[in-house]
Amino acid sequence: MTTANQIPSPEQRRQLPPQYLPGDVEERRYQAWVDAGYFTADATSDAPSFTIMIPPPNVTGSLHVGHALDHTLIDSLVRRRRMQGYNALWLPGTDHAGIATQNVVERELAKDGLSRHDLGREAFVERVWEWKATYGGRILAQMRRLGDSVDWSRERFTMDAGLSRAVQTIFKRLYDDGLIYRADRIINWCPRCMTALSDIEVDHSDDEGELVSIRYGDGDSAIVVATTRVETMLGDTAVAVHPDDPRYAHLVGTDVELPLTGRRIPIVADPHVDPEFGTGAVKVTPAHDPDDFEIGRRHSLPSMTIMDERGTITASGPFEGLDRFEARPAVLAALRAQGRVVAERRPYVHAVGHCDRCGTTVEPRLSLQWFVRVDPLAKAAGDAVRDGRVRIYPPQLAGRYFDWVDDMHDWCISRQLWWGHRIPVWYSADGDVRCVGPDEEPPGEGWTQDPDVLDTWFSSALWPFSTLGWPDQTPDLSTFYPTSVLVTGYDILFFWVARMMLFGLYAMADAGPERAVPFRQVALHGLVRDSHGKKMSKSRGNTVDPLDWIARFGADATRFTLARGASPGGDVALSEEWVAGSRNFCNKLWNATRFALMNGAVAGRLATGDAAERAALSVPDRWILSRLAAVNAEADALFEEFEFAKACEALYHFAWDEFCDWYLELAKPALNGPDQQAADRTRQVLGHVLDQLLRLIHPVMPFVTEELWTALTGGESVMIASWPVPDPAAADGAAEATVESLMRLVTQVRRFRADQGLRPAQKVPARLAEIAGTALAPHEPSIRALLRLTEPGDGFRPNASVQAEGVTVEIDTTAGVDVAAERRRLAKDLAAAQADAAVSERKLASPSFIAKAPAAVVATSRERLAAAQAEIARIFARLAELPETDS
RNA sequence: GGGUGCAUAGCUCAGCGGUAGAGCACUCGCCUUACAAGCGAGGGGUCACUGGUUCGAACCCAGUUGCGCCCA
Repeated sequence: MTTANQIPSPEQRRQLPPQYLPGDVEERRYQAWVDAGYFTADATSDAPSFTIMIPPPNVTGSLHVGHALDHTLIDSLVRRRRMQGYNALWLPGTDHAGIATQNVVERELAKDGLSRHDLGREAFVERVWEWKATYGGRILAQMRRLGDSVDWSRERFTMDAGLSRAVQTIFKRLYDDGLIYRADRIINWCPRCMTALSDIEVDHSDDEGELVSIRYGDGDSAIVVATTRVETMLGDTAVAVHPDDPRYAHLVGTDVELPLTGRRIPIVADPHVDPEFGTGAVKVTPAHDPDDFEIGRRHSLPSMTIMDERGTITASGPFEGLDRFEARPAVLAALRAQGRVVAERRPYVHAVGHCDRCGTTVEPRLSLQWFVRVDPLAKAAGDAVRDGRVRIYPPQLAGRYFDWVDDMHDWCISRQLWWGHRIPVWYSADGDVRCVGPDEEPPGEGWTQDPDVLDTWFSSALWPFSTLGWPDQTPDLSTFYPTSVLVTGYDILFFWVARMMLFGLYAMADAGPERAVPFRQVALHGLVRDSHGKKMSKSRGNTVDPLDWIARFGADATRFTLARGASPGGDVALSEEWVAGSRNFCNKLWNATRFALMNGAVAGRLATGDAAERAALSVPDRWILSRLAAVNAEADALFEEFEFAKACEALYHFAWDEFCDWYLELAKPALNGPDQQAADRTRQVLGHVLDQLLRLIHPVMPFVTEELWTALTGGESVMIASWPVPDPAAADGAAEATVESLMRLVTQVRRFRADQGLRPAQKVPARLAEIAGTALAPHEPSIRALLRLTEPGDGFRPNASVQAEGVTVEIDTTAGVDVAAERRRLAKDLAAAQADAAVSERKLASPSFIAKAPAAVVATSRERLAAAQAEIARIFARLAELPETDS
């Protein structure tokens, strides 16, 4: 059995099969990298560190295509930095995902007819840990298949002892600083999950409902209110109107009977009432609406809770025990029976909040919860981006960040769950409250701990430093914090990115403003979509399973497809056809390397710094080295800006269109030519360029490049090879111009051949007239090889010719010439040249263009006109030479 | 309702003041000794609409229409 690090013999290296089969290499290579310790960062290293924290996936999760995108981008960044010599750390781990995980385990219990209450809190939590031990590693195993170069020795989980200690530490600090408080507030309540939610865990959608106008009171004192939630009238404690509204001025200060209840409620004047909405009078239900709660506070109104935590009506009377959605029509019917319904609009579209975990309609609910006072923290989080200590890519998304951070509401952090970090606050029987720090003993007899747990995002917000050992001053913390880049989707900018900023700046403040930030750069990517730009969803049936693609096309092809579509902040469209294209690209690299090995390419032998040796190289060799340097620099700049799509495009184009399509073809005559020294030099260039190219592609496509690079170079691993540095001395404009000219000539003759129906393999005698004076003269053998043109023999009788690049290629097609095809070809060229000339003529005919346009632009137009006119004259001459056609 | 972004080839996108580009798809011809997961050639776009600025607009400005996203 071969291991990845065993250096293959030259014989083995020459025996690559003709197709790349990813299944044969991926598992083996990954394990070899892990065994070699390449992924493990070193806290004692002197090298500059480069740190990325994984956005911790839910421990219940499996690798979906969104993870695959995120991980591909991160892994590309980390692998490149590692090759550049950084002490690179990509730290993996998972998130305990309070509600999601509790739901999963509760569903499992439900199969046995049990609820978590049957087990009790302690046993239930134990059960969740068991579940985690059995299934929680699934997504981590899947990350291996994608090739994630994460440091497994540093894997973390938000419920680990160390991370839990970090949670307790920061809670205590915030509490002692007065930044955490407990209060009765209207919060978003999910009656299915039976817990409070923060504002951003609520998704708003425009739903169809009803708007009902109800008359409260009778006669002169009657007042009509409109509502979409009829059932909440049972909890009304006032009616509010605008203070300047003349329609109701006489009623302010009076009271009115609330239908169905017999209670009398006051009519109050409040400036927040919109006189334009409905009748201008609104019912006030302080316990069930956030705006009403504020009105209630301003007017010292009582709050009447009329529903329990399941959304069941508790107000005494005929509706008691009804679900809120059953109560709505029941209350409406009762009002209608009393003749109190003045108007009904149905459907009435209005914004309704839904739990982002389960979709249940959220119920605003008055309850006692814990909050983070965000004002001072949010100010600091905004400033860190404003003053450039943290940079957001793309910069446009910083605006969205500011909008949120600068107008952030206090964060409700308590959750009525059992799975999570329990709030470290204890209450005594006589009402004393004590917050317990991480190294303190909980108070004993007579004290009870708060039953709630913290929002999962509370612990996720600590992830950049809790994973490194904080609150202890560990070597990891001093080496790897602040982290370098955070890569994640723009959809969790508020959930996670902003909260890491809040807590990072607060917890790490002692490090000073520069070093307190949780990350220096935030690279945001978009969502994955299908080939028509539609969101992927199970109901649409257009989802992609990355593991399926990895199995069928390979991890590299999957990764390349994702990276190739990723621009900063942009969504990524995917289709099976595109991943097949990426798979083909892997195969292209594979076969280019096979060719190189079969032709004795040698890597690492080219003396790139030696001017004399460089001068001895052929023009194609100098051209490809010049292009390599340019593409290397381009890819570097693009990677630095997180322009993955453009970096991939540049490398793909270089590898396929320049290296494979042209350089390899131009190298063939040299490799097989009589000049052994020239052939050896080309073998060195071929090996060198391929060596560098495989390094450049490795971050995005780690497996195939590893397989090929080790075969080509005999080196240990491309993972630990140095990242290529563009060679400025390689730039060679003359070589580039000559090869470009050669390409144009060859393309023109190929076009002629195609038009004439000459098969690609058919050798044709030809003479390259007038080549002597051109830069292409030394390359006649290459041109002949590329075009399969043989030397003119004794019976050479040219019957056609192609003119391009100052060369006339006279061809003996022997079989005769399809004159009509030739006329069509020339006519097309003529039309193009005439159109070109017309544009330039029109411009140059305008006196204002001559007067006002920059001289260089005018000169360019003149040159183009002259060139077009020469081309037109040439084509007319050629047409005149052609024999007449019958048709 | 408040923001904000986008409309370019059949599809997904790049280009962002000086004569329209890529990948995939499509058409034609080829098993040319690295690769048919390939090679060669080719077709295809009044750059959403209407005005304006400019010598010149896909690109800048205003408006219109149609999509999308975020927030409430």
